[in-house]
Amino acid sequence: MQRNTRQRTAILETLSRQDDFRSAQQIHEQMKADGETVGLATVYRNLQALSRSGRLDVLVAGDGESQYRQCADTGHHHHLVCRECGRTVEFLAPKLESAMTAIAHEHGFTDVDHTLEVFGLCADHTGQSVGPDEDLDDDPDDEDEGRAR
Amino acid sequence: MQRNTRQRTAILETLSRQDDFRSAQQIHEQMKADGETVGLATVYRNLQALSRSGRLDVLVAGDGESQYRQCADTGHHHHLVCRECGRTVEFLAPKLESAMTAIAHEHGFTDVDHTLEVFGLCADHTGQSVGPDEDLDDDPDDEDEGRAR
DNA sequence: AGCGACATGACAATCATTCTCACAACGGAT
DNA sequence: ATCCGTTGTGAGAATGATTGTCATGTCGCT
Repeated sequence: MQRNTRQRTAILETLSRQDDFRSAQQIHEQMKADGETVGLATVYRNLQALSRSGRLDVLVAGDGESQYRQCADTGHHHHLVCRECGRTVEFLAPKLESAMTAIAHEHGFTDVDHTLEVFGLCADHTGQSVGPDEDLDDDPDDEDEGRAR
Repeated sequence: MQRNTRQRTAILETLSRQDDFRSAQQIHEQMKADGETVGLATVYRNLQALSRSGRLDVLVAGDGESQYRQCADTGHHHHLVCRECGRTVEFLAPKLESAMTAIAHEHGFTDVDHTLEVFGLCADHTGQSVGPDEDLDDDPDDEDEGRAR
């Protein structure tokens, strides 16, 4: 059974004050800066346990570093993350879900699961981007359930 | 400036004989087993260079290990990977692409990019056999349970 | 053949994450 | 409130993939 320890409480508290995806190391540093005395291994252990129980979302960054975030939606959802500031927006896309599942079934795959994360530059960081600003917006088959934080 | 070296040739040759995603370490071992003498660092450097130039696809496994594969489609596409045997099917989903881009734009995000990979059990590992190759079965039931990780 | 830039290899260095294990603290029972 | 078995913690070592270093090799060109 899961016990309630000072450390676990502190970790959850720290996470609840975070809005972006943060690595275990960053969370640990943040806590240390806040005066909390928690071992790094403990942070790792708890983040893992929390994500396993679905209370936390994990994102594997390109360099292999895992990042954690406490999401508003505890169910299945995806993220739109700003490459610059890490600002995150959760969204649901039921049509995408079923479309992917359908494709998988067409190929004989079962017990389907998937990873889908979208990266981009949020409004605050759409400065002078590179190149002639690609705009690949075509078929706005709008029906998203975007839910801003 | 890209020179043709024995090592690079051997790496490409090894990759062309591979159909599944393999880690740099696995590829290195495979080559050693085949009698090739190539340094591990060289394998890493070349795999990176090749993926950067788009000749190779990279998949970041859940544990952070990068896996490489030479894909038939050199353009943008996604993968359907068997969790058991690694069997991989490439697929395109233009509708998903535009839908995701649309969602991102609705939230003010630009320069959008995304990662989308589907995992499941291929016909050979689901316990029951499915049609030969094509099987347009549409079972609306989906027991997918988000397995955060 | 000669040359200079790029590539390679062996190994050290990084870095995130996990393991180890002695010790501390939770919490249900007493 | 106290006991006590179980679970959690902390410090540091260990692991393992990936990257950096740098002396040496060799490719492509003249």
